[in-house]
Amino acid sequence: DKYNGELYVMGHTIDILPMHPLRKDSEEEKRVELHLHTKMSAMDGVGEIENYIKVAKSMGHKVIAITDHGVVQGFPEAQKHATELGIKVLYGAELYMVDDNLHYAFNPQDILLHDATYVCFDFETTGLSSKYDRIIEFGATRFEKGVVVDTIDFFINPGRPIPKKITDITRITDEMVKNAPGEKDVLTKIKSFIKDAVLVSHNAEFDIGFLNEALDRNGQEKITNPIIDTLALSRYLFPEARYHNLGALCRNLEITSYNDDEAHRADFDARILNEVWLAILNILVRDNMMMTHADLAKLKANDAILKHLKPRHVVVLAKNELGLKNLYKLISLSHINYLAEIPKIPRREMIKHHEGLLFGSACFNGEVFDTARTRNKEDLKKVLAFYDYIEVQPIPNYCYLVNVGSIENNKQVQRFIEDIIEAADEIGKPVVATGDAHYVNPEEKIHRDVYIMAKAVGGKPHPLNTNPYERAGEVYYENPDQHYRSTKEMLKEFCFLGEEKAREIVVTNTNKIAQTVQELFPVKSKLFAPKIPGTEEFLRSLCFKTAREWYGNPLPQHIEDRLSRELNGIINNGYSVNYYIAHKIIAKAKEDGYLVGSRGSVGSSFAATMAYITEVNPLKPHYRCPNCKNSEFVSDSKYSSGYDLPDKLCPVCGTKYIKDGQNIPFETFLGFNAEKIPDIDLNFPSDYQARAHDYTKELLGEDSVFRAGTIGTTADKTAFGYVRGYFERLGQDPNTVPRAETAYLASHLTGVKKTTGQHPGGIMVIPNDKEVYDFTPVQYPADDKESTWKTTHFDYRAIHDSLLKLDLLGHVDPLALKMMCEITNINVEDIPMNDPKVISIFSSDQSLGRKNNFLKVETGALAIPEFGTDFVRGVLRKTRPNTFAELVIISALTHGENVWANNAEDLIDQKICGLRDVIGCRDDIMTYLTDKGLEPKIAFAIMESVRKGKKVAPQLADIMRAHNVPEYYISSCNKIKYMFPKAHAVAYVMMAVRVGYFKVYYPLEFYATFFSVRSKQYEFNTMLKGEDAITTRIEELRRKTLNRSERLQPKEVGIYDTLKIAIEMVERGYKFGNIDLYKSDAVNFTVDYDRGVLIPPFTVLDGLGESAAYSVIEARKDGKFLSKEDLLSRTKLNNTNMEELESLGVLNDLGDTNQISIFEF
DNA sequence: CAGTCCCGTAGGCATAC
DNA sequence: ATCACGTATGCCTACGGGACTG
Ligand SMILES: Nc1nc2c(ncn2[C@H]2C[C@H](O)[C@@H](COP(=O)(O)OP(=O)(O)OP(=O)(O)O)O2)c(=O)[nH]1
Ligand SMILES: [Mg+2]
Ligand SMILES: [Mg+2]
Ligand SMILES: [Zn+2]
Repeated sequence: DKYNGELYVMGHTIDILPMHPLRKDSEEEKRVELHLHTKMSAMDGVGEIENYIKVAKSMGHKVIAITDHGVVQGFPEAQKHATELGIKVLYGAELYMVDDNLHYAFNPQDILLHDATYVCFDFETTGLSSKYDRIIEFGATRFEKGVVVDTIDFFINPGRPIPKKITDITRITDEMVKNAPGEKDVLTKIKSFIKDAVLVSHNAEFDIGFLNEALDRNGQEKITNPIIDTLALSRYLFPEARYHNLGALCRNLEITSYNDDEAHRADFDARILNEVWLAILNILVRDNMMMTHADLAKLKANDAILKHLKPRHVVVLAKNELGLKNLYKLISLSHINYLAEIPKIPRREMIKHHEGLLFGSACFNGEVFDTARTRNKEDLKKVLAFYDYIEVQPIPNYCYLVNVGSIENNKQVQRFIEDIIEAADEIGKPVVATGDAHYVNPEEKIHRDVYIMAKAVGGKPHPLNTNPYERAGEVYYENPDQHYRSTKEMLKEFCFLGEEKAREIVVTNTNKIAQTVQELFPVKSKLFAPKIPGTEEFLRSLCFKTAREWYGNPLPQHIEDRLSRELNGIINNGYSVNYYIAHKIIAKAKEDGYLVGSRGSVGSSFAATMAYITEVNPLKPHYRCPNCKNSEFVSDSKYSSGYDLPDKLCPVCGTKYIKDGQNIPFETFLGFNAEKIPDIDLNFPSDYQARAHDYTKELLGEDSVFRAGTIGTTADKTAFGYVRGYFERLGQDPNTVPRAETAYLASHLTGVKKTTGQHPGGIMVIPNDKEVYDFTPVQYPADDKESTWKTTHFDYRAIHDSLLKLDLLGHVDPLALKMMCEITNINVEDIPMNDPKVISIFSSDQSLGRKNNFLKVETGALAIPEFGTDFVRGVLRKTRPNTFAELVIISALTHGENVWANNAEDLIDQKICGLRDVIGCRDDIMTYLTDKGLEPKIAFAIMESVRKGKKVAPQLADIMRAHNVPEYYISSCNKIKYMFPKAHAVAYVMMAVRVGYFKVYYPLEFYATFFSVRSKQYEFNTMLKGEDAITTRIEELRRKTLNRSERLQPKEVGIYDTLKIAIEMVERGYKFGNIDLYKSDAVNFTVDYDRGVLIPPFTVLDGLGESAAYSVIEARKDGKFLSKEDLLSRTKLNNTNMEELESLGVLNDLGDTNQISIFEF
C-alpha cells in the first residue's frame, strides 16, 4: 500500500493446508529432557508447556521435566496437558543456591592471631583455571611482630602467550615474562619466602588453588600453612556491600593507598593486602585478644550477606510426594526467608530437604561447570559429590561465555565438558545431557531474542545480553540455541564423546533418572476444608435462632426443611468454618461502624441469610410480621421478587408486614451434591478491606490464611512494546517494520511471567491438620518483603479444588452508602426497596425534577452503580422496567458479553421472548431445564458451563432437544460468555436502589458522595463556572468521540464521565462552590447547607494529591494562613498547586508575604 | 552545589470478581 | 472500528521536587 507503506496480500482463493507437522525424532530409543523452561521462567522462557508436551508426544518421548527459574508455577498447566496426552512430567525447578557459610580460614591452627607471622601474597595468572592457566607473577610481603620485614616480587614465564584480556587487566606482556624463570624453578623460592607463616590472600581458594596445582604438577607436596581469606572476611565485615574486590574492601576499611592504576599487579596487591589484613586483624582482636586462627571458623556472618552472594543454579526434581513437599518448602524458604532480590536458597537448606529430591548440576551458572573452569579434578570431584546427577549441555549452550571472552573458544568448552564427565565417571556419578530448553522449536529462537533484549522488571538487563548497557559500537552476539532437542540432535551435539558415551549420557542415563521418579500430580482434586470444633453447632444454632426470630417458633415446615437441607450440605461438605468466619468478620465490621455489601452466589443460601452473611433472602416471595412472626408465602407467579408485593398488614396482629424473598435455588451455590466449590464473596468498603483481611489472621491464625497469589504476564500491549524495543536496539526504526511482523512476533511473546501479585480479595484457608506446603509454596507478592500478606505461589485456579477461599473484596458502594447515611442520618436498613419514585429513575427522569436536559437523558440512572453507563441506560430506555424483579433481570442481562447484545435483545426484538422469559440469570437455566424434565444434575452442569462461557457439550445439547428445549434457547446458551447468579443481581439491585433513594431525596449529599468516591478525574474550573461552561466542554468532548480520527484520552474520558453528572446536578438547581482554605475537606466534597452548594476538596486539582491536601487540613489547625508564602511553607503544596489555587481565586485574601499581610491587619 | 535517594502523584497495564 | 459488561485491587514506571550527602 503506497499510502501507509504496509505490505498487503490480496487473497483471491484460499486453500486450507494441513497443519505444519510437529517435529519427529528418528532415534528409536528416546532421551528425556531433564532441564526445561516454560513461560513461567520470568522474562526468559518463551516455550508454552502445552507445545513442549505436544512435540514431545510427536517425537515419541514419554517423559519431560519442567524446571523453571526459582518457581513451580508451570506445574498446573503441565499436569493438565501431560495428562491429556499421556506424558509423564518430572516436576522440578532450577533453584539459586548460595553458600552462606563463609570459609575465612583453611588448614586451621591454634595460633594466636595478634602475634603470628604473616605472608600476604598475590598471583597474577593467564586466566581463572588453576588447571589450564599458569602463574605469571608472584608478589608477597612478610610481616613479623608488627613490621614488614621482607617483600618479594618476580615474574614467571607461563610458557604460553598471555591472553589479551589478561594484559589489559594486569599490564603484563609476553615481553615482560619472556626471560623470567619457569614455574618449576620458582616454587622453592616461593616456599622459602613463605616458610611456615600464616598465608593471607584475597580469594584464597583461587591463589592457593594455583599454588597447590603448580606444586602438584612438579611432584611436590601441597602446602599445609594456615590460610586466611580476606574476601570471605570482607563479606563478614561488610555484609551489605555489593562489591568485595580488593579496591572495594580498601574503601570500606578507609585504606587510601589503593589506586586503580597500580592495582592488579602482584607486588602492589600484596602490599595493599598487608594493609588490609592489618586493619581487619585490628577489628578482630579488638574484642578478643586471644583469638586464634582456628577461631576464625566460628565467626557468624550476618544474613545480609545473602544479597550479594553469587547464586549457583541447581536443578531439583521431585521423586515422590515427600519430595514435592520438600520442593515446595525450598521454594517457600527461598521466597521468604532467603529472598535477596531473587529467591536464594542456602546449601544447608538443600541438604536438609534432600529427601525425595534429586539434585542436578545445571548449566554454566552451576558450580560444577564453574569448578571445571577454574579448578583441578580433585576439587571438581568434591563439588560433584553434592549432586545426584551431573548435567552437561550441548556446546552451543555455552556460547555466551565464549562471546564475552570468558572462555577462549568452543574447543575449550568441550574440554571442560570432557573433564566433568571424566571426574564424574571416576566417582560414579551419572552424567546426563540436558538441553536447558527455553523454547520449543528452533524457529522460536527470535521470541527469546526479544526477551533477551528487553529490560526485566526493575530495569535489569537479561543475563545473556552481551551489550547490557546499550553501549554504542558494542555487539549483540547471537544467542544460544536452546530449543527442545530430539534424541538425534542431542546425540549429534555430543558426538565428540564417541557414539557409545554420547548414547549413555543422552539416552541411558536420562531414562534411568526418569525411572527413579514417581509419576506425580501436584494439582490435587480432593477438597481439604478447615475444621474448628464447635463451629458446626454454632452455625446450626445461629441459623435456627435467626430463622425463629424472623419466622416464629416452631418454624413453618418448608423453612425448617430448606434450612436443614442447606445446613446438612454446608456442614457435611466442610463449609461451616467459612460461614462462621464470614459471619464473624461481618459482625466485626458492623461493630466497627462499617457496612458490608452482599455479593456472589452465596446469596442463594438461606443459611447465609440467617447467618447475616448476605442480605439476599432466597426464599419464595413472602410477607413476614416483625411483631408476631407470622409469615405468608405468595404463590402468585406475578411476583418473582418479594419486594414487588403490595404493602400489607399482618392479619394476626395488624403490624405492617416486612416483604422479602427472591426465589433462588440453593443449588446455584453448592450444586446438588457439592459438585462445585463456591467461595463466599463479601463487599467491604475499600477503606475497611485491609482490616477485614487482617481479622482473618486473628480468627484463624497466621499460618492458616494466605492471600491468593496472581501471576502477572506479558499481554498484548507490553508485547508490542518489547518488539519495538528489540528492533530499536538493533538499530532499526520500529515504524519501518511491517505491522504484520510486529503483531506476529508480539503474539508469541504473551503469557511470559513478569511478576506476581495479590488476588483482589481472596484469602485461602488452610485446614489445621495440614500445612500450606501440602498444597502450594508461599511467597511475598512481587517478592516484596514489606508486604503485609504472604501469597500462595500458585494462583487461585490451581488450588481451587483443594482449598476454600473467602473472597473479601473491596467496593465503593458500601463506603458511599455509609457516607450518605451518615450525613443524612438515615439508617440503611430503613431504605425501602419499593419506593415508586426511586424505582421510577430506572425508566424515567421525571422524579429528578430538572430544569434543563442537555444530555437528553430519558432515565435517571446516571451515576447509579452498574446502571449508569450508556449501554445499561440504553437497555433501560428500551425496557422501561418498573418492578424490582425486572431490575434484577436487567442487571444480569447487562453484564457479560453476548448476553443482551446479539442475544436477549434480538430475542425480544423478534418477539420470540419477552423480558421475563429470556435467560435472565444463571439460575434460570437450571430451573428452566429441570422444569423441562432434565435431570437436575444435568441442568446444573449446563448452567455451570454456560456461565463460564463454554458452549453446551453436543451430548448435552441433544438431551436438551430430546426434552423439547427450543433451538433458540440452546443457541442463546451458547452465545453467553458470562452470567450473574440471581443472588448477585439481587444484591446489586438492592445497592442500586439504595443509591437511587439518595439521588432522589438527598441530591446534594448524593452528588457530594459521588464526586468524592466515584469520580476519577475533575476539571474543576469548568465545574465551578457552571452550566454553560460545562455544556460547552461536554459538547467539545462529545464531538471528539464522534470524530473517527481522534480518540478521547483516558483522562478525557474521566472528565467526560464527571461532567455528565455535574451537568445533571446543575440542571437540578445545585451548584459547586469554590475551594475554601478553611472549609474544604482534604479529599471529599462536602455540603454547604447555608448556601446550598457543594464545597470541593483540595484534591480536585490535578497534581494536588492526598498528602498535600491533608497537610493543609493539619496546618490550618495552627491558625489562619497569613500569606501565600506562609501557606506554601506550612503545607506540602507545591508551586503548581499554588498557581492553580491562585487562578481559581482561592488565595484572593492572601498577600504575597507575611509583612504585607500583617500590615493589612 | 551537583548528584542521589526517596516520596508523592499520575498513568498504564494486568488480573480478578 | 468497535452500538457496548461494570467495578475492583495491585504492580510497575515516569517524573518532579525536596531532603540528604560528598
Ligand atoms: N460484572 C461482572 N461481575 C462479575 C464477573 N465475575 C464475577 N462477578 C461478580 C458476580 C459474581 O456472582 C460475584 C462473585 O464472583 P465469583 O467468582 O465468586 O462467582 P460466583 O459467586 O458467582 O460463583 P461461585 O459460586 O463462587 O463459583 O462477582 C464478571 O466477569 N463481570
Ligand atoms: Mg462466589
Ligand atoms: Mg469470589
Ligand atoms: Zn403479626
